[in-house]
Formats: sequence, structure tokens, C-alpha cells
Amino acid sequence: MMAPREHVERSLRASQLFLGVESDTCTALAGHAVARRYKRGEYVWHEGEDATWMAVIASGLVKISRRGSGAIVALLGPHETFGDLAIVGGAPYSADAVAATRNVELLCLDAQEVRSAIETRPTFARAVERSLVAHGRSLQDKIQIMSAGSVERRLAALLRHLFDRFGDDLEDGSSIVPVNLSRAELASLVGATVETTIRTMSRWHKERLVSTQPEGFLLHDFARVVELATGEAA
Amino acid sequence: MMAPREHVERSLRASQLFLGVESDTCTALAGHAVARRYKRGEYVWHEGEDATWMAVIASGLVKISRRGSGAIVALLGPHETFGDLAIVGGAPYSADAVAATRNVELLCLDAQEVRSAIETRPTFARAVERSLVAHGRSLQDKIQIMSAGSVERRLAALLRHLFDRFGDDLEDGSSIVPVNLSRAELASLVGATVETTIRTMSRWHKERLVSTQPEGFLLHDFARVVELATGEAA
DNA sequence: CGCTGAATATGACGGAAATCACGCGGACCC
DNA sequence: GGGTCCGCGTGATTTCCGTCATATTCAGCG
Repeated sequence: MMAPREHVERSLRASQLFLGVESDTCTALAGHAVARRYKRGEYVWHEGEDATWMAVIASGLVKISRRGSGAIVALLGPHETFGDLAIVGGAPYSADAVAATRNVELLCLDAQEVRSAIETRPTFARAVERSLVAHGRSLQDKIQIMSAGSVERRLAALLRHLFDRFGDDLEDGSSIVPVNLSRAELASLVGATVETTIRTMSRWHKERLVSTQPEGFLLHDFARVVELATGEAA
Repeated sequence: MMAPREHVERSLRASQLFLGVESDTCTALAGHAVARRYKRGEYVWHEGEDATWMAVIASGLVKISRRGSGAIVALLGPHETFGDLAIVGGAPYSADAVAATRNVELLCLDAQEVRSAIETRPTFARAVERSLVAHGRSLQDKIQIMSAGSVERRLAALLRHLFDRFGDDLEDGSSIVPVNLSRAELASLVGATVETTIRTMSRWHKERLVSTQPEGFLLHDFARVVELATGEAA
């Protein structure tokens, strides 16, 4: 078993955020970082709370959702960060953050530490900027998905997107998206009801297009999914 | 008539971006800034082009839309910035930018200038970070709107949002949103067809809820709009 | 073991919204 | 002036999808 402190620092260095940040800055921030673990469904924080820290995902998935509409704003995976928006903006958290997989491990960075590191360590400031840009892009993607048209298209666009981010190709030509999302979560991600989502998924299941595995979604014909997402002929 | 250079610098200093940036930094960047004018419908740039500059809006509105779906990602007004995402991210523009009012005046900042200013001028770097955060928030708002439920709700949520950003109260208790958007643009903003948007708007017109003026939308009963947006009882 | 609750399915039904079609007025341009 | 084009408004029709209701399965638990 690795010493906890060493583990934290290794994970931090592997993250998007610390990519390209010089070594001593990493060490400095890692020195004050704390690792926390969450079980599926546990809240990391609630919308509206004061932003006292931000997080880097060491393992697992975290969903960011808005209280009012219940819409899932984003789904984040290992090496990604969240909470930076609130910290840099100096405002309360703008959305709930909830653990979306069985086990989630977060590396927590204190808000004040981060803010002062931004001031004193230029490469870290650049890194935070990159991370903000990444969030902007992912939100644009989300809007793209929700504007895709029918529920079928939106769901196909979502699977395509999830594959691009988390997916992997298998030997037999099919693709795996190792993300265990409930139908309700899928529904919320595409802005549809649970029932319609279930119907579409089970139709696709019968058509041997996708199947739901305990470890995620299996796309037997990814090209077809892309066709459905972009609205090509049947 | 003010000298052009002086005009540019004054406008820049008034923008969100340069809020809190020390005077000499403003002057330095203003020195290389260029003002450009666009007529409604003209493209500022196209998605996919290399990001060679960013813009601060001096007057008018600009809509940011994605090529694929045609969805309007954001609508920006005076003192706001765009293109910073592409420049900081070092990637091509991620969406089209189009003039959305009769006359739009932009102050153009060269990408290299901005990048080097970020490196050398900490307060400017902070300013860019704030601007990125602002974009993130506005994208979240947009997602919120699109997740609001029925077309009626989404439209009401949109009007509410536009009022919060650009609107003003009048003496007689009604509210004005000085934004001249076509029905087609409204439709694209809420992710609906032009026809249903028209139907909803004209029904509201008959109910004396909103009226479309040459200079924008007039909300005769803003409280009702908020009710419709949040789904209160009729 | 049966009980319970949650997630997943499926059917029936009605209403919402997309689609297709058309009329109307104003701007713009030969 | 008479064109055309474009933005707006409507009606009719079909399709989609949200709502309500009812299994079924399975995990957790006394």
C-alpha cells in the first residue's frame, strides 16, 4: 500500500489540471491536499453552499446537476476538475455535485490555497485557465446534445459523446462505454422522461444496437449510433 | 466626434474584461486594439477558423451558434467578451459568431497580444479568468433554460433570462427587453420550431402578456412570466 | 422466507409539438 | 409599378412523447 501522501501527489500530477505545471508547485499544492472518498449517491456539495474547496477526480465519476430543473449539467471523470468555477469566480457553488459511481475518490484543494497559488505561480494560473476552458467546451457539447432534435437523436448524441470521453474499442469491433448510468440519469442528461428513455434503450437493445452491462454500455455498432445522432437515413 | 483611438480605449475600460485591471495595462492593450463594425447577419467569424483574435462588444448584440445543430449557444451584449475560450485554449473557434443587431461595434484584440498580456500582466490574467467563469455561468443558464420542460416554459424562462441580462423596468410596471430577436432566433434559443414559437408568442400577445415592439419585447406582466417559467399554477 | 422499495420494462391514452400547407404584409430591387 | 423574398401568422394533420397505470425483476432486510 502506497503512503497516502505519496498517493495524493501522484494522482494530482496525473490530472489535467497539473499537466505542464512545474514540479515544486505540484508538491506545494499536494502538501495541503486531502483525499476523500464517496459512495454512489453521496453529495460532494450542494448548490448555493460557500465554495471553500475544489476537487480533482482521482477515480470514479461525478455528476454536476442543478437543483431547480434537476438537469445534469455535466458528467466528469478521472483527472478532471470541478469547483474551480466557483472558486475563481468567488461565488457559492453553482450546482450540486454527486458521486455517480460506486466509489469516488477526490483530491480536495483548499480554496484559499488555490487562489494564492494562482497569484504566485503563473504556470498554475495557466493550468486553471485551461481547466476553465475545458469546462466551457464540455458545456457547449452538452448544449449541442440537447439541441440534437428528437429524443432518439439526443440519446444517440449522448452515447457518442460519452464514448468520445470515456469509451474504448474492443477486439470484436464493438465499443464499450464504461459508465454505469441509470435510465433516470440518462433521461436527465438528454432532457427526456424516464419512460421514453427506457423505451428507446430497450428498442435499441432488441435491434442489437446497444446492451446494458453491469460495467457500462456496450455499443455493438458505433457507426450506426453516429448516424442516428446526426440524423442520417435509416 | 471623439478621436477613434480615445474611443477604443474608453470602451475597453468600460468592459467587463478590463474591470479592475490597472491603467497602464489597459492602455497597452488598447494601443493595439482595432474597432470593427458589423451589420445584422454578418459573420464575425466561422466555427473552425483559426483563432487569431478575440473581441469585446462595444455596442450591439452578438450571437454565438454552432454549425452542426444551428443551436444558438449564447447571446452576448455590450461590455461582454467572446473568443477568449478559443484563444486561451489555443484551438480554432468552437462556434460561429454573428452580429445580431442592426449595428455591432467590436473591439478586436490580437490573440498573440492577449496571450502575452496574460503571461506578463497578472491582473489581466485574473480578468481573463473572470471572463471565462462568466461564460461558464451563462452556458449553465442556457442549459437550465433548455431543461425547463415544455416549449412554453422554455420560452418564458428565456424571456426571464433576457430580462435579467438586458432588461429594464418601466414606470407603468411593465418591463422592456431591448433585444430585437426574430421568431426564428427565439426558436433556436429554446430548441423549438419556428411555428410553435410563433404560436406561443402570439397567444401571449392575445393574453396581453408580451408584445413585440420594433425595439424589443415588452413584458406587461413580468411576474406572470416568472410563474410560467417555473411552472406555477395557472 | 416473504416483505418492501427501487430500477427496469411495457401498454394505453391524450396532449403537445413537429410537419406540411397556405395567406399576408412589408422590404427591397429591378 | 410589379416582381421576389423574407418574416410573421394560421390551420390541418400526423407523430412524438409525456402521463398514468401495471407488471417484473432484483437487492436489501427483518
